[in-house]
Amino acid sequence: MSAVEPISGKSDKSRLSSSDWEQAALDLLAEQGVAAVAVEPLARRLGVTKGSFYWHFPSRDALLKAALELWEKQDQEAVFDQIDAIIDPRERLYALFRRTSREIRSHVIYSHLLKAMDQPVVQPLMERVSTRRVNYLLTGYRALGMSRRDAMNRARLAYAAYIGILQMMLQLKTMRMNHEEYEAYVEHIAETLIPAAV
Amino acid sequence: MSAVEPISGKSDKSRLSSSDWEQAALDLLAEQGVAAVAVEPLARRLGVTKGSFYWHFPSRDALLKAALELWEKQDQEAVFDQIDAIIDPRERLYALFRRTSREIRSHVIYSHLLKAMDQPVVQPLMERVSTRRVNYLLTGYRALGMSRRDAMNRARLAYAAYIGILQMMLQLKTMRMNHEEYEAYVEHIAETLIPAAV
DNA sequence: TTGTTACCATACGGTAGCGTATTGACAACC
DNA sequence: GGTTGTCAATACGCTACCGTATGGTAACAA
Repeated sequence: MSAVEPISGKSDKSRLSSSDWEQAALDLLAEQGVAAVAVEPLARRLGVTKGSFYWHFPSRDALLKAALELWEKQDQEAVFDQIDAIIDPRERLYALFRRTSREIRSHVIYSHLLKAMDQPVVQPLMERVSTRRVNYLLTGYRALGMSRRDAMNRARLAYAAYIGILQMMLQLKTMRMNHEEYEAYVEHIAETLIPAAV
Repeated sequence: MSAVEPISGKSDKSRLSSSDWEQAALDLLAEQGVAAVAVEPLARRLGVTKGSFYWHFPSRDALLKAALELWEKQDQEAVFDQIDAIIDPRERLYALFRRTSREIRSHVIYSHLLKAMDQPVVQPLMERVSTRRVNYLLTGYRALGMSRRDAMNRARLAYAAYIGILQMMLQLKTMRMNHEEYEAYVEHIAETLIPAAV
């Protein structure tokens, strides 16, 4: 398996739309990172040549940008929109921690993007998404009655832990654990990072 | 400044040793990541051509490997060897947390290597270094009287936080803070991740 | 002084991308 | 049924790297 070629998955309709390219770009991004989102390999995977690509997009960067905007939207919906429903802040933080263990794909992409922050297309997006998330945590901690300063520091710490856990789980295979071990780990994290109820 | 060229720093002796190449490789690695450690750019920076390089090393990978081994040694000495002196485990953990804020270069390199775990030269090294460090934390927490399981989870969490903080500080410039703010942050982290004395 | 060794330059061939230009094919529409 | 618009193939030139082959030169030794 040459890691990129056919993937003769779903719809092999004979003509492609820009949306097809964006989807394929996200797939490849999730699988192999930003560098792998290249025109010619993508075309090969989709069974066409790059002559097709440059009809839909003016450049590789344009595709990347479009794909990333798609991801940002999907990610927002998948994770945060649902949790906003939970009112109790302690419950909401806890749900946030647990949900992060699922919805893998979106986090895998986030992790890959973290490695490509040198690229101008990626950097502003990641700044945006990350500060949004930290602020989300911040308001959560504030709602628990923490001081402005403590809440900020705890939010930073929790988000740093999120990033680190991503890397450890996805990159360091020495660190991987089985399901129940992981459940206990998440539990430990919640206990450590969410202040106890009064 | 073309980001790579001269750097006509220190010793511009007219002949180079393999050690000079390794040093230059580490410099470039710290500045621009693993991908930047390429033969021709390095040669340009050193004011020679790659004809020279391939006399000292058989391949680019061989250079990278040598440079990384050098880093591993330096890193070990710079951070851990000194902290081993501290006996009280609580003090030692605290010192570890604080010291990580300094010794920047070594951590910058670690952060860049984290992004290159797909490369066969990098991966085993990072597995080795990372598990070594987590185990170091583990014994620290055990010495504080935590259960095997709790200590393991706390060590994982602390190391995840380390990784995440690295990324946030080095990549997300929105997250950067001034010195006193950072000091307070580290203090908060220590309070949160090191169990209080009985 | 004459080799030898250690280091370096030059020139070459190869790969993997990006992006452009031109032409082709098929479908939709009038 | 011809025209137009949409998607695609081919061929090209360009850049930046890797690695090889071969010859040159300065320093040091015999």
